[in-house]
Amino acid sequence: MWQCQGVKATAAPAGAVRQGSLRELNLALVLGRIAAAPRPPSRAALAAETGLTRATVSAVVEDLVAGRLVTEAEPTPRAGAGRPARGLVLAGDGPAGLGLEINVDYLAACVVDLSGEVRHHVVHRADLRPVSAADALGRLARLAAGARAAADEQGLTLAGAALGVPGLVDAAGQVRLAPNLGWRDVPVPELLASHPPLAEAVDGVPALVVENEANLAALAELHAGAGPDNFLHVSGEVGIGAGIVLDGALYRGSRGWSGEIGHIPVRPDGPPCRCGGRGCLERYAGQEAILSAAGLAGADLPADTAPTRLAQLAEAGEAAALDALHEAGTALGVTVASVVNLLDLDTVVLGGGYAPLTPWLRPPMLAEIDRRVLTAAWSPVTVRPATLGATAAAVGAAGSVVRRIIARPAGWLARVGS
Amino acid sequence: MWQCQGVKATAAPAGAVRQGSLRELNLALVLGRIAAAPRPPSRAALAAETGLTRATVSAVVEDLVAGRLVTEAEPTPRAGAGRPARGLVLAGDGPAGLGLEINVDYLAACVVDLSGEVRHHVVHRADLRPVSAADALGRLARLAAGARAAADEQGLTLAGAALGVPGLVDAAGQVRLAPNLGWRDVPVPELLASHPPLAEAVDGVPALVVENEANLAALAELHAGAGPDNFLHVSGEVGIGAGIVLDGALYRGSRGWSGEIGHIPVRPDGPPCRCGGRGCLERYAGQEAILSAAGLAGADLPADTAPTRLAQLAEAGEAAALDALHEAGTALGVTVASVVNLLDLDTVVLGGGYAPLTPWLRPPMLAEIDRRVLTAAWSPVTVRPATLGATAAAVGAAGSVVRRIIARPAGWLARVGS
DNA sequence: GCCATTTAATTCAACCACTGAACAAATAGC
DNA sequence: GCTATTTGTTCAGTGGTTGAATTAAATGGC
Repeated sequence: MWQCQGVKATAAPAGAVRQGSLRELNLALVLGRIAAAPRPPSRAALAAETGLTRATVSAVVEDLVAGRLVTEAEPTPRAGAGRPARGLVLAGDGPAGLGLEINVDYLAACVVDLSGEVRHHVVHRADLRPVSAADALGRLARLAAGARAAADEQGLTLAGAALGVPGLVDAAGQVRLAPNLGWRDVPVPELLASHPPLAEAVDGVPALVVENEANLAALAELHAGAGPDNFLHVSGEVGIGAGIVLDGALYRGSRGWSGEIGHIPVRPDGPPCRCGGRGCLERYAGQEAILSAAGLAGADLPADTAPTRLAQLAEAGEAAALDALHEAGTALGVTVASVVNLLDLDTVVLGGGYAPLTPWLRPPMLAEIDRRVLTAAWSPVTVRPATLGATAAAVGAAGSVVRRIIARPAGWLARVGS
Repeated sequence: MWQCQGVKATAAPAGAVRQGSLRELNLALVLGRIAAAPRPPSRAALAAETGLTRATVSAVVEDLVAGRLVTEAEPTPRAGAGRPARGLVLAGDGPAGLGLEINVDYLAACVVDLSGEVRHHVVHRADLRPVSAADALGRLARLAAGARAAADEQGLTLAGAALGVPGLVDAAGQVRLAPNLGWRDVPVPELLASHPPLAEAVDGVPALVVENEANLAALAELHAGAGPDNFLHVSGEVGIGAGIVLDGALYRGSRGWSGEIGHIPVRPDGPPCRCGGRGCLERYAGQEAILSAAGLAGADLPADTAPTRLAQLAEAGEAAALDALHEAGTALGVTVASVVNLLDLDTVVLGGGYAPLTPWLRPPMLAEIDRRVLTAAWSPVTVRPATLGATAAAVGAAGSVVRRIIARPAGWLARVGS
């Protein structure tokens, strides 16, 4: 059965620490170091780094290799004397994550292996607003089946799946509200139950995790770059969403509904928003708002090409486009300044449709931030574009699956039976 | 030497997990359960609750008793048959925390024992704005010495100290900016070094932790009530600060400068603020703003009595006061709505000077929140007054010391030498 | 008043995982 | 070929948990 649960991987043992936990923790520790190392580390290097003895590291690595999480690289020739080290790398043929995404104008599926490499990636463009939720999910299931076949072909075992949707998801995986898709109370796990590309829930973790796409995009950014531990990832799609990464972990809020930055009031008495509030950020920096300010209101561009079109116009020095972007950047800056004052972040990442517009959005944003952030004098805030492309959420979704394995390898090892 | 470091107690083992870590983790687990239990639990109950065997729990408890962290309560007579359980309680004569606070118009010191009981509390009222930082800290040191004597007298051992200040504190414990005190770059640890009421840093944790007082007040609220895991604690003092508790832990930000809610813009083009921005919350809901709107601008009330005076006027139906509070509540509501949209919180606690004004601030706040928070329809946001009094920060400071011991008892046990 | 019943806590052999030291393996330099 | 050097494994030793048996201390039925 498909169920849902949060993405955040809690590495810390919550309950009793039995003897086996010791090995579980050290498996996670060693595997985490292997994953984080810039080049394949040797057992000896891992021992020195972690403080464990070489004997223990050897035993732990043996388990990891037996469970197909780690493989030995070719002996790297050493500089100087001594037996050559055998480098350890994440297995390219072990478990993999299936990442799915539903958005207003596309579906995406991808497979990411343990090392974070994208091994399969399909995007299916289609306007999903007129399509029923069941129909959309049916198409998604076909994409998922294709991804599963691709994974099989490459010797990968899918260990789980995560799905990103542009809306609010509750603890059961139900989409409570996805305004831009026109969804309300859509029981996604139930609707997908007839096309299950994966086995049942394993070990407390459901086979499918449904999550807000902004959160997953932020996760993708966290995993991709050797970036900072605390940042805000702002995705400009049709709506505006944000993923919040605090202390190196995605912050989801009590119910997973964090990051609804699009409805933060910029001007409390501003124009009414369809959310019921007034002067929300979306009214100033949402895609519709920017396009109509740039005089492209009726152009009826496909949503995915609108940002590139705007960038072209701005590049050409088109005054209306430049003004529109300046306005949007200012509104974003006011909002982001609030967030930075509140959370003491050092970095803001512009993702989704904002990424290609960064050169024009950044200056007005920084101006507002510098003026309004109390601590900006001591440490400047960086505003930079996302490193991943438009379907970052799908990659983040797949990444969340493999990251959970890296954070808690014992679960996987128990599953393969070792 | 007095040094500084963050307050957040990370219970999770970051590095290698050796054999001793096993015991360390179970010490923390068992002690944590004893601390959280509503009534003294027996060893058997702890075993059932934690999943450890009774043998292990007995061994762990023996260590805790030997280290004077836990004592046995009188055997509670059981209902029904069976040997009566021996209840375990946190020791009332073990380690304790020293909490200090410097604010605009008072100094405070308190001692809190392991169970969170306040065993000593002194408040010294004095306007500290005209006083030099060195002088103020000298007076504080005298209060601290008194607190230490009181602790000794009650058989308590001070295990550490924390100091709350109304400003930005850097990683070294230096106060970078405390606008309402008129402090800038004050090296607090250095200035207090000549009056050390405590031994040196133990075990990586400095003898004195300097922290923003809004953060400490939020911690006090977290420890006091069986409250929610995610909340915002807004302190209305001369400035407006906020402490953010996420997933049951204080969130401090990359540099400990989170919660600067007072300078979140309410109206981006509003009146200029001394921070350099415009239309900051402090201009609408800060103490000065409320007082002048209520027609009490020149009244020159002592800062601590201003809220009670306002409450009296509001109680009496004074129109100017009611209007002023309505305005302030609306501005607070707009800001808090932003925060809730961003962080998905379920509770907002009004502390400091706001606490007695809650009856008048809450209705306009809730009106704005309901209108602007996207998810308010599914789960209402609670706004309630803080349970602690005006000097919550001092209690929170002391509490942070004992909480760290509860989170990592092994450190204390090593210190007392078992 | 005595004994069966019930629950609490301790004792003890077994076991698991880590430690530390000794040892085997594999290379560079002389 | 020999030594120095570093990697990785083997193995006895140890700390800490487990699980079962045992002791402890109460209640309730007869």
